[in-house]
Amino acid sequence: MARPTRALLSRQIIARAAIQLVDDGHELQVVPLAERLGVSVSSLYHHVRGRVGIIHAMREVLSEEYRLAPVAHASWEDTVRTSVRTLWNLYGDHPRVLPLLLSVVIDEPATVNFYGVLVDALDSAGIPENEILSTVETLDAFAFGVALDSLSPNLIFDPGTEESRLGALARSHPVGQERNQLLFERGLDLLILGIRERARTAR
Amino acid sequence: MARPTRALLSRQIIARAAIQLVDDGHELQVVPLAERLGVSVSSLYHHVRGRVGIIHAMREVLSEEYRLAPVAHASWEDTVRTSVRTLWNLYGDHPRVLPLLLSVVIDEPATVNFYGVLVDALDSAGIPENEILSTVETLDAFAFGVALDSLSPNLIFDPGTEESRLGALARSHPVGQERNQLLFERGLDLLILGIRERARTAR
DNA sequence: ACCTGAACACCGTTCAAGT
DNA sequence: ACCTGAACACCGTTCAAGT
Repeated sequence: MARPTRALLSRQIIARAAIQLVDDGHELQVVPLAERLGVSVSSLYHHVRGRVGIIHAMREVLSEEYRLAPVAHASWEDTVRTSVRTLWNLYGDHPRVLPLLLSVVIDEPATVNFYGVLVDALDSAGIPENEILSTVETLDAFAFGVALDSLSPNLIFDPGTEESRLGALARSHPVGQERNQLLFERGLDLLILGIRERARTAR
Repeated sequence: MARPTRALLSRQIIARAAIQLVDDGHELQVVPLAERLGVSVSSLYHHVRGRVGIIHAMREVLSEEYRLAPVAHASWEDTVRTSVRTLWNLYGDHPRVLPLLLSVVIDEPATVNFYGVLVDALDSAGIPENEILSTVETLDAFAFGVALDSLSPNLIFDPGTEESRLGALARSHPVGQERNQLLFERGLDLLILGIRERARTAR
Protein backbone atom coordinates (compact mmCIF):
# COMPACT_ATOMS: atom_id res chain seq x y z
CA MET A 1 0.00 0.00 0.00
CA ALA A 2 2.08 2.84 -1.27
CA ARG A 3 -0.67 5.35 -1.91
CA PRO A 4 -3.96 5.11 -0.04
CA THR A 5 -7.24 6.02 -1.76
CA ARG A 6 -7.81 8.73 0.79
CA ALA A 7 -4.91 10.75 2.18
CA LEU A 8 -3.96 9.60 5.67
CA LEU A 9 -2.25 12.82 6.64
CA SER A 10 -2.64 16.55 6.44
CA ARG A 11 -0.83 19.52 7.86
CA GLN A 12 -3.56 19.89 10.45
CA ILE A 13 -3.70 16.24 11.44
CA ILE A 14 0.04 16.24 12.00
CA ALA A 15 -0.12 19.46 14.02
CA ARG A 16 -2.89 18.21 16.29
CA ALA A 17 -1.06 14.96 16.97
CA ALA A 18 2.11 16.91 17.69
CA ILE A 19 0.33 19.18 20.17
CA GLN A 20 -1.08 16.15 21.92
CA LEU A 21 2.34 14.51 22.01
CA VAL A 22 3.92 17.54 23.66
CA ASP A 23 0.97 18.08 25.99
CA ASP A 24 1.50 14.53 27.19
CA GLY A 25 4.95 15.54 28.33
CA HIS A 26 7.00 14.03 25.51
CA GLU A 27 9.64 15.70 23.42
CA LEU A 28 8.61 16.76 19.95
CA GLN A 29 10.25 13.91 18.06
CA VAL A 30 9.47 12.73 14.59
CA VAL A 31 9.56 8.99 15.23
CA PRO A 32 7.03 8.86 18.10
CA LEU A 33 4.86 11.32 16.20
CA ALA A 34 4.77 9.09 13.14
CA GLU A 35 4.01 6.11 15.36
CA ARG A 36 1.01 7.86 16.89
CA LEU A 37 -0.24 8.66 13.43
CA GLY A 38 0.35 5.12 12.22
CA VAL A 39 2.50 6.18 9.29
CA SER A 40 6.14 6.00 8.37
CA VAL A 41 8.36 8.90 9.34
CA SER A 42 9.13 9.96 5.82
CA SER A 43 5.43 10.40 5.06
CA LEU A 44 5.36 13.49 7.23
CA TYR A 45 7.73 15.25 4.87
CA HIS A 46 5.07 15.33 2.15
CA HIS A 47 2.98 17.70 4.25
CA VAL A 48 5.37 19.62 6.46
CA ARG A 49 8.86 21.02 6.01
CA GLY A 50 10.54 18.91 8.62
CA ARG A 51 10.41 19.37 12.37
CA VAL A 52 10.37 23.16 12.14
CA GLY A 53 7.45 22.91 9.74
CA ILE A 54 5.57 20.87 12.31
CA ILE A 55 6.06 23.63 14.87
CA HIS A 56 4.72 26.17 12.38
CA ALA A 57 1.69 23.98 11.80
CA MET A 58 1.15 23.73 15.56
CA ARG A 59 1.15 27.51 15.77
CA GLU A 60 -1.41 27.77 13.01
CA VAL A 61 -3.75 25.31 14.68
CA LEU A 62 -3.51 27.10 18.02
CA SER A 63 -4.03 30.46 16.33
CA GLU A 64 -7.35 29.18 15.03
CA GLU A 65 -8.52 28.94 18.60
CA TYR A 66 -7.86 32.64 19.03
CA ARG A 67 -10.39 33.45 16.40
CA LEU A 68 -13.27 32.00 18.38
CA ALA A 69 -12.47 33.96 21.47
CA PRO A 70 -13.25 37.65 21.29
CA VAL A 71 -16.56 38.70 22.81
CA ALA A 72 -17.30 42.29 23.64
CA HIS A 73 -19.14 42.74 26.91
CA ALA A 74 -21.14 45.64 28.18
CA SER A 75 -18.44 46.99 30.49
CA TRP A 76 -14.79 47.43 29.58
CA GLU A 77 -13.90 45.58 32.75
CA ASP A 78 -15.82 42.45 31.79
CA THR A 79 -14.30 42.53 28.32
CA VAL A 80 -10.78 42.86 29.67
CA ARG A 81 -11.32 40.17 32.27
CA THR A 82 -12.72 37.60 29.85
CA SER A 83 -10.12 38.45 27.20
CA VAL A 84 -7.18 38.00 29.52
CA ARG A 85 -8.78 34.85 30.90
CA THR A 86 -9.14 33.52 27.38
CA LEU A 87 -5.49 34.24 26.61
CA TRP A 88 -4.46 32.51 29.80
CA ASN A 89 -6.60 29.49 28.99
CA LEU A 90 -5.21 29.32 25.49
CA TYR A 91 -1.62 29.50 26.69
CA GLY A 92 -2.28 27.47 29.79
CA ASP A 93 -3.94 24.62 27.93
CA HIS A 94 -0.65 23.88 26.20
CA PRO A 95 2.12 25.27 28.37
CA ARG A 96 4.68 22.78 27.12
CA VAL A 97 4.10 23.90 23.56
CA LEU A 98 4.90 27.51 24.33
CA PRO A 99 8.69 27.14 24.46
CA LEU A 100 8.55 25.51 21.03
CA LEU A 101 6.52 28.35 19.57
CA LEU A 102 9.14 30.79 20.80
CA SER A 103 11.74 29.06 18.68
CA VAL A 104 10.10 29.76 15.33
CA VAL A 105 9.90 33.10 13.62
CA ILE A 106 6.31 34.06 13.01
CA ASP A 107 5.64 34.37 9.31
CA GLU A 108 1.86 34.24 9.29
CA PRO A 109 -0.22 37.28 10.15
CA ALA A 110 -1.65 36.56 13.57
CA THR A 111 -5.37 36.63 13.94
CA VAL A 112 -5.48 39.65 16.12
CA ASN A 113 -9.06 40.75 15.74
CA PHE A 114 -8.94 39.36 19.23
CA TYR A 115 -6.73 42.28 20.16
CA GLY A 116 -9.13 44.64 18.43
CA VAL A 117 -11.78 43.91 21.03
CA LEU A 118 -9.29 44.59 23.81
CA VAL A 119 -8.22 47.85 22.20
CA ASP A 120 -11.81 49.07 22.11
CA ALA A 121 -12.39 48.08 25.72
CA LEU A 122 -9.30 49.91 26.94
CA ASP A 123 -10.29 52.94 24.91
CA SER A 124 -13.72 53.08 26.50
CA ALA A 125 -12.07 52.55 29.89
CA GLY A 126 -10.30 55.84 29.31
CA ILE A 127 -6.72 54.74 28.69
CA PRO A 128 -4.88 57.40 26.64
CA GLU A 129 -4.66 56.39 23.01
CA ASN A 130 -0.86 56.21 22.88
CA GLU A 131 -0.80 53.80 25.82
CA ILE A 132 -3.42 51.36 24.61
CA LEU A 133 -1.22 48.98 22.65
CA SER A 134 1.40 48.75 25.39
CA THR A 135 -1.39 47.94 27.79
CA VAL A 136 -2.66 45.18 25.51
CA GLU A 137 0.87 43.81 25.33
CA THR A 138 1.15 44.00 29.10
CA LEU A 139 -1.98 41.89 29.50
CA ASP A 140 -0.63 39.43 26.94
CA ALA A 141 2.77 39.18 28.62
CA PHE A 142 1.08 38.65 31.96
CA ALA A 143 -1.11 35.81 30.65
CA PHE A 144 1.91 34.27 28.94
CA GLY A 145 4.06 34.52 32.04
CA VAL A 146 1.39 32.95 34.22
CA ALA A 147 0.94 30.07 31.80
CA LEU A 148 4.66 29.35 31.84
CA ASP A 149 4.71 29.65 35.59
CA SER A 150 2.41 26.63 35.70
CA LEU A 151 5.31 24.48 34.45
CA SER A 152 7.03 24.95 37.82
CA PRO A 153 4.24 23.84 40.11
CA ASN A 154 5.72 24.95 43.43
CA LEU A 155 7.02 28.11 44.92
CA ILE A 156 10.68 27.42 45.52
CA PHE A 157 12.14 28.95 48.60
CA ASP A 158 15.43 28.66 50.34
CA PRO A 159 15.26 26.39 53.41
CA GLY A 160 17.58 28.90 55.05
CA THR A 161 14.77 31.40 55.16
CA GLU A 162 12.51 29.10 57.13
CA GLU A 163 12.40 31.42 60.10
CA SER A 164 11.68 34.50 58.04
CA ARG A 165 8.36 35.99 57.08
CA LEU A 166 8.80 34.52 53.61
CA GLY A 167 9.18 31.04 55.03
CA ALA A 168 6.08 31.44 57.16
CA LEU A 169 3.99 32.69 54.26
CA ALA A 170 5.29 29.95 51.98
CA ARG A 171 4.11 27.22 54.31
CA SER A 172 0.48 28.32 54.10
CA HIS A 173 0.71 29.01 50.37
CA PRO A 174 -1.03 26.56 47.98
CA VAL A 175 0.95 24.60 45.41
CA GLY A 176 0.51 23.32 41.88
CA GLN A 177 -2.62 24.11 39.93
CA GLU A 178 -4.24 25.98 42.80
CA ARG A 179 -1.22 28.23 43.28
CA ASN A 180 -1.17 29.09 39.60
CA GLN A 181 -4.90 29.84 39.60
CA LEU A 182 -4.57 32.14 42.59
CA LEU A 183 -1.67 33.96 41.01
CA PHE A 184 -3.71 34.58 37.89
CA GLU A 185 -6.71 35.95 39.78
CA ARG A 186 -4.56 38.23 41.92
CA GLY A 187 -2.59 39.56 38.97
CA LEU A 188 -5.72 40.17 36.94
CA ASP A 189 -7.29 42.08 39.83
CA LEU A 190 -4.20 44.23 40.21
CA LEU A 191 -4.08 44.99 36.50
CA ILE A 192 -7.77 45.92 36.41
CA LEU A 193 -7.28 48.21 39.40
CA GLY A 194 -4.24 49.70 37.70
CA ILE A 195 -6.11 50.33 34.47
CA ARG A 196 -8.97 51.99 36.31
CA GLU A 197 -6.59 54.24 38.22
CA ARG A 198 -4.61 55.10 35.12
CA ALA A 199 -7.81 56.12 33.36
CA ARG A 200 -8.94 58.19 36.32
CA THR A 201 -5.72 60.18 36.59
CA ALA A 202 -5.53 60.65 32.82
CA ARG A 203 -8.97 62.21 32.69
CA MET B 1 48.41 15.66 26.61
CA ALA B 2 45.84 13.58 28.32
CA ARG B 3 45.73 15.33 31.68
CA PRO B 4 46.78 18.97 31.98
CA THR B 5 48.56 20.25 35.08
CA ARG B 6 45.69 22.62 35.78
CA ALA B 7 42.09 21.64 35.01
CA LEU B 8 40.84 23.23 31.82
CA LEU B 9 37.19 22.89 32.65
CA SER B 10 34.76 23.32 35.49
CA ARG B 11 31.03 23.20 35.90
CA GLN B 12 30.94 26.98 35.94
CA ILE B 13 33.21 27.47 32.96
CA ILE B 14 31.04 25.14 30.92
CA ALA B 15 27.85 26.88 32.05
CA ARG B 16 29.12 30.34 31.18
CA ALA B 17 30.22 29.24 27.72
CA ALA B 18 26.86 27.57 27.19
CA ILE B 19 24.97 30.72 28.17
CA GLN B 20 27.09 32.72 25.75
CA LEU B 21 26.49 30.17 23.01
CA VAL B 22 22.72 30.37 23.41
CA ASP B 23 22.76 34.15 23.83
CA ASP B 24 24.52 34.31 20.47
CA GLY B 25 21.48 32.66 18.93
CA HIS B 26 22.84 29.14 18.55
CA GLU B 27 21.26 25.92 19.67
CA LEU B 28 22.62 24.38 22.82
CA GLN B 29 24.74 21.69 21.18
CA VAL B 30 27.59 19.79 22.68
CA VAL B 31 29.98 19.88 19.74
CA PRO B 32 30.02 23.66 19.19
CA LEU B 33 30.23 24.13 22.95
CA ALA B 34 33.31 21.94 23.19
CA GLU B 35 34.82 23.79 20.25
CA ARG B 36 34.37 27.16 21.96
CA LEU B 37 36.03 25.75 25.05
CA GLY B 38 38.85 24.23 23.03
CA VAL B 39 38.35 20.76 24.43
CA SER B 40 37.06 17.48 23.14
CA VAL B 41 33.39 16.74 23.55
CA SER B 42 33.85 13.87 25.91
CA SER B 43 35.76 16.06 28.34
CA LEU B 44 32.55 17.82 29.26
CA TYR B 45 31.16 14.61 30.72
CA HIS B 46 33.72 14.69 33.54
CA HIS B 47 32.08 17.82 34.94
CA VAL B 48 28.45 17.74 33.89
CA ARG B 49 25.86 15.00 33.50
CA GLY B 50 25.34 15.41 29.79
CA ARG B 51 23.31 18.09 28.07
CA VAL B 52 20.70 18.24 30.80
CA GLY B 53 23.48 18.71 33.34
CA ILE B 54 24.73 21.67 31.34
CA ILE B 55 21.29 23.27 31.57
CA HIS B 56 21.29 22.75 35.34
CA ALA B 57 24.68 24.39 35.56
CA MET B 58 23.39 27.32 33.51
CA ARG B 59 20.55 27.74 35.97
CA GLU B 60 22.96 27.75 38.88
CA VAL B 61 25.16 30.40 37.34
CA LEU B 62 22.20 32.64 36.57
CA SER B 63 20.81 32.13 40.06
CA GLU B 64 24.03 33.54 41.43
CA GLU B 65 23.15 36.83 39.79
CA TYR B 66 19.92 36.93 41.77
CA ARG B 67 21.83 37.01 44.98
CA LEU B 68 23.42 40.35 44.18
CA ALA B 69 20.17 42.02 43.42
CA PRO B 70 17.96 42.73 46.41
CA VAL B 71 18.16 46.23 47.80
CA ALA B 72 15.55 47.63 50.13
CA HIS B 73 14.64 51.23 49.45
CA ALA B 74 12.95 53.78 51.63
CA SER B 75 9.54 53.50 50.01
CA TRP B 76 7.79 50.26 49.13
CA GLU B 77 7.22 51.63 45.67
CA ASP B 78 10.92 52.14 44.96
CA THR B 79 11.69 48.67 46.27
CA VAL B 80 9.03 47.05 44.12
CA ARG B 81 10.06 49.02 41.05
CA THR B 82 13.74 48.19 41.31
CA SER B 83 13.05 44.57 42.19
CA VAL B 84 10.81 43.97 39.21
CA ARG B 85 13.27 45.83 37.01
CA THR B 86 16.05 43.59 38.26
CA LEU B 87 14.03 40.47 37.50
CA TRP B 88 13.27 41.77 34.06
CA ASN B 89 16.92 42.56 33.42
CA LEU B 90 17.97 39.14 34.64
CA TYR B 91 15.45 37.36 32.44
CA GLY B 92 15.83 39.82 29.60
CA ASP B 93 19.61 39.54 29.46
CA HIS B 94 19.28 35.91 28.42
CA PRO B 95 15.85 35.48 26.88
CA ARG B 96 16.92 32.58 24.70
CA VAL B 97 18.07 30.65 27.74
CA LEU B 98 14.68 30.87 29.42
CA PRO B 99 12.95 28.18 27.34
CA LEU B 100 15.80 25.82 28.22
CA LEU B 101 15.45 26.51 31.92
CA LEU B 102 11.78 25.63 31.72
CA SER B 103 12.69 22.16 30.51
CA VAL B 104 14.57 21.12 33.64
CA VAL B 105 13.07 20.33 37.00
CA ILE B 106 14.47 22.61 39.64
CA ASP B 107 16.30 20.60 42.27
CA GLU B 108 18.35 23.33 43.89
CA PRO B 109 16.86 25.64 46.48
CA ALA B 110 16.42 28.96 44.75
CA THR B 111 18.08 31.95 46.26
CA VAL B 112 14.92 33.72 47.16
CA ASN B 113 16.11 36.15 49.75
CA PHE B 114 15.46 38.35 46.77
CA TYR B 115 11.78 37.59 47.22
CA GLY B 116 12.06 38.33 50.93
CA VAL B 117 12.75 41.97 50.18
CA LEU B 118 9.71 42.10 47.92
CA VAL B 119 7.54 40.48 50.57
CA ASP B 120 8.52 43.12 53.12
CA ALA B 121 7.87 45.93 50.66
CA LEU B 122 4.40 44.65 49.79
CA ASP B 123 3.64 44.23 53.48
CA SER B 124 4.55 47.80 54.25
CA ALA B 125 2.54 48.89 51.23
CA GLY B 126 -0.48 47.45 52.94
CA ILE B 127 -1.22 44.34 50.91
CA PRO B 128 -3.15 41.81 53.05
CA GLU B 129 -0.85 39.09 54.31
CA ASN B 130 -2.58 36.22 52.51
CA GLU B 131 -2.23 38.01 49.17
CA ILE B 132 1.43 38.90 49.39
CA LEU B 133 2.95 35.77 47.86
CA SER B 134 0.51 35.73 44.96
CA THR B 135 1.42 39.33 44.32
CA VAL B 136 5.12 38.49 44.30
CA GLU B 137 4.40 35.70 41.84
CA THR B 138 2.39 38.09 39.72
CA LEU B 139 5.32 40.47 39.49
CA ASP B 140 7.62 37.57 38.63
CA ALA B 141 5.29 36.22 35.95
CA PHE B 142 4.99 39.68 34.48
CA ALA B 143 8.78 40.17 34.29
CA PHE B 144 9.15 36.71 32.81
CA GLY B 145 6.44 37.28 30.23
CA VAL B 146 7.93 40.59 29.16
CA ALA B 147 11.37 39.04 28.77
CA LEU B 148 9.99 36.31 26.54
CA ASP B 149 8.01 38.86 24.59
CA SER B 150 11.31 40.37 23.53
CA LEU B 151 11.97 37.29 21.43
CA SER B 152 9.22 38.36 19.05
CA PRO B 153 10.42 41.86 18.29
CA ASN B 154 7.33 43.15 16.46
CA LEU B 155 3.68 43.48 17.17
CA ILE B 156 2.04 41.19 14.67
CA PHE B 157 -1.25 42.35 13.30
CA ASP B 158 -3.49 41.18 10.57
CA PRO B 159 -3.12 43.26 7.38
CA GLY B 160 -6.90 42.88 7.08
CA THR B 161 -7.34 45.14 10.06
CA GLU B 162 -5.45 47.99 8.43
CA GLU B 163 -8.49 50.24 8.36
CA SER B 164 -9.40 49.54 11.96
CA ARG B 165 -8.36 51.39 15.08
CA LEU B 166 -5.92 48.59 15.82
CA GLY B 167 -4.22 49.01 12.47
CA ALA B 168 -3.94 52.75 12.98
CA LEU B 169 -2.44 52.37 16.44
CA ALA B 170 -0.07 49.67 15.27
CA ARG B 171 1.46 51.90 12.62
CA SER B 172 2.60 54.47 15.17
CA HIS B 173 3.71 51.81 17.64
CA PRO B 174 7.44 51.26 18.13
CA VAL B 175 9.07 47.92 17.33
CA GLY B 176 11.84 45.73 18.66
CA GLN B 177 13.77 46.73 21.75
CA GLU B 178 11.90 50.00 22.14
CA ARG B 179 8.50 48.32 22.02
CA ASN B 180 9.56 45.82 24.66
CA GLN B 181 10.91 48.58 26.89
CA LEU B 182 7.68 50.56 26.62
CA LEU B 183 5.61 47.53 27.42
CA PHE B 184 7.64 46.91 30.55
CA GLU B 185 7.30 50.49 31.81
CA ARG B 186 3.55 50.55 31.16
CA GLY B 187 2.95 47.21 32.82
CA LEU B 188 5.04 48.13 35.84
CA ASP B 189 3.12 51.40 36.22
CA LEU B 190 -0.20 49.56 36.06
CA LEU B 191 0.90 47.01 38.62
CA ILE B 192 2.14 49.69 41.01
CA LEU B 193 -1.14 51.56 40.66
CA GLY B 194 -3.00 48.31 41.24
CA ILE B 195 -1.00 47.49 44.35
CA ARG B 196 -1.59 50.96 45.78
CA GLU B 197 -5.32 50.71 45.13
CA ARG B 198 -5.53 47.21 46.57
CA ALA B 199 -3.81 48.42 49.72
CA ARG B 200 -6.13 51.43 49.96
CA THR B 201 -9.35 49.40 49.68
CA ALA B 202 -8.03 46.74 52.06
CA ARG B 203 -7.36 49.28 54.78
C1' DA C 1 -0.19 13.03 -5.34
C1' DC C 2 0.98 10.26 -1.35
C1' DC C 3 3.18 6.58 1.32
C1' DT C 4 7.26 3.42 2.13
C1' DG C 5 12.01 1.55 3.35
C1' DA C 6 16.65 2.18 3.02
C1' DA C 7 20.53 5.13 3.22
C1' DC C 8 22.82 9.14 5.32
C1' DA C 9 24.37 12.93 8.18
C1' DC C 10 24.33 14.59 12.71
C1' DC C 11 24.34 14.78 17.62
C1' DG C 12 24.58 13.10 22.41
C1' DT C 13 26.79 9.52 25.23
C1' DT C 14 30.04 5.89 26.71
C1' DC C 15 34.39 3.91 27.52
C1' DA C 16 39.05 2.11 27.30
C1' DA C 17 43.51 4.31 27.04
C1' DG C 18 46.82 7.85 28.44
C1' DT C 19 48.99 10.96 32.01
C1' DA D 1 41.49 13.25 38.63
C1' DC D 2 41.07 14.92 33.94
C1' DC D 3 41.40 14.88 28.90
C1' DT D 4 41.28 12.21 24.40
C1' DG D 5 39.67 9.46 20.24
C1' DA D 6 37.00 5.92 18.70
C1' DA D 7 32.77 3.45 18.81
C1' DC D 8 27.73 3.54 19.30
C1' DA D 9 22.86 4.64 19.58
C1' DC D 10 19.57 7.89 18.17
C1' DC D 11 17.15 11.25 15.52
C1' DG D 12 16.03 14.26 11.56
C1' DT D 13 16.18 14.30 6.51
C1' DT D 14 16.49 12.69 1.69
C1' DC D 15 15.35 9.94 -2.13
C1' DA D 16 14.38 6.25 -5.41
C1' DA D 17 10.62 2.99 -5.80
C1' DG D 18 5.75 1.81 -5.68
C1' DT D 19 0.70 2.89 -6.55
